[in-house]
Amino acid sequence: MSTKYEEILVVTYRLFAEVGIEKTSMSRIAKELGISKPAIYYYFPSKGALINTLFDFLMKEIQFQNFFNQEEYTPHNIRQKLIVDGHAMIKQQAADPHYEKVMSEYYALSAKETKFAIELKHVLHIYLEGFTRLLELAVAADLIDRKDVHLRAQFLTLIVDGLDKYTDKEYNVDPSEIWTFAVHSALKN
Amino acid sequence: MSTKYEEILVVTYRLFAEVGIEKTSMSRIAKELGISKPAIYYYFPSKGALINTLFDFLMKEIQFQNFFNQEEYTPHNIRQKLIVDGHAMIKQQAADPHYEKVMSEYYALSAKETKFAIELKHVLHIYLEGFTRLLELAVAADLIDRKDVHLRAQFLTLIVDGLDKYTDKEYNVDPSEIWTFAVHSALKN
DNA sequence: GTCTATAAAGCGATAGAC
DNA sequence: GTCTATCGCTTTATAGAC
Repeated sequence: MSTKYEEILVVTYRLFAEVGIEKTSMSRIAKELGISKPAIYYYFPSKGALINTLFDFLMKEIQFQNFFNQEEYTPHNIRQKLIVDGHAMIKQQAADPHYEKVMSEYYALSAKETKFAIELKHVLHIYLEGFTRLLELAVAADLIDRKDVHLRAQFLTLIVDGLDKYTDKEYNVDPSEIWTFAVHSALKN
Repeated sequence: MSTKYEEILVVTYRLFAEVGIEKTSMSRIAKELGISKPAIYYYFPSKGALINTLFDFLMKEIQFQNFFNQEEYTPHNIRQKLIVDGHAMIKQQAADPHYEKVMSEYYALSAKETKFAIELKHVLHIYLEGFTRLLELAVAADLIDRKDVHLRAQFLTLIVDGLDKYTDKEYNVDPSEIWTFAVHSALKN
């Protein structure tokens, strides 16, 4: 059973994907829920609060640590674990039909609202650091050179960042295959 | 000397990047140009027309053929030419300070306006076909297997698509280096 | 071609009753 | 907690004068 607070967030999330953040009006959210506009204001002080709450939720969802747990990585298993964890990430994001569009909305919003830009950049930076640390295990295993770590961490970050765009489309290539190829490329000397 | 028609488009393009498409009002455009709102309606029948005109312009700008000219490619020069053409593309897109943000705006808009979604997908599809044809030259040169062409064309398309995100930020890695690495990866057996 | 003035609609948000 | 009613503002777009 879900609370009204949660119901509002769920409907708003869907509308942000379908209609866009700016064009999603409080009236529209109320209408879809079968309640009145002031009822939403009882739970959220403003539309901005609704936008911020969903953004914070999303940022937690996409954190590096949710998909790649550094503690489980060893110089021995790094290749296979990178591949498997990436596949799990792709699968999870594909399971949410609104994910890509809502992210795209927030990305556009970040052009005008510094707060979002800073946070999105931060999340990307953590991916960069995370992949850097994982790739250093590959250095220890003599798979790659230390000097190549930085560039290849950037490379993997870019791929991860771009993969969701290819997730819900019928490009007759599984994004998982691209990820697998990218991991092999990143670990090739 | 530029016409008023062009002046309107230039200012609107900048505002789309700085303020966002939806939050850019006709009044704001008029104000920045030092003219009145109805004056804009003399040149463009609606705000939608303004949005469409700039979109069409942008789609022509980012076409595959503008950056990768298939006729100049041979099995011999493919590696070097892919790298050089990619660098030129990165340089050109970085030269336009509004490019990334406006593209991001249209990408968000494509979530609700099918017209844009279809066109963006089409442009991506042409990249896919283009890289496929170029990589077939690499097959002829025995650089890679035919069976790998499709996946690697997808791979290069994803990279190209994602690179502009890294263009205007201080990630202390040149996106050109990522592209170079990607090309070498795509041409490795 | 460009203006002032304004119509018509929708927005976020609030007051106050229940 | 949820409602009806409404305020104040901004939006796209147009009418009509110059």
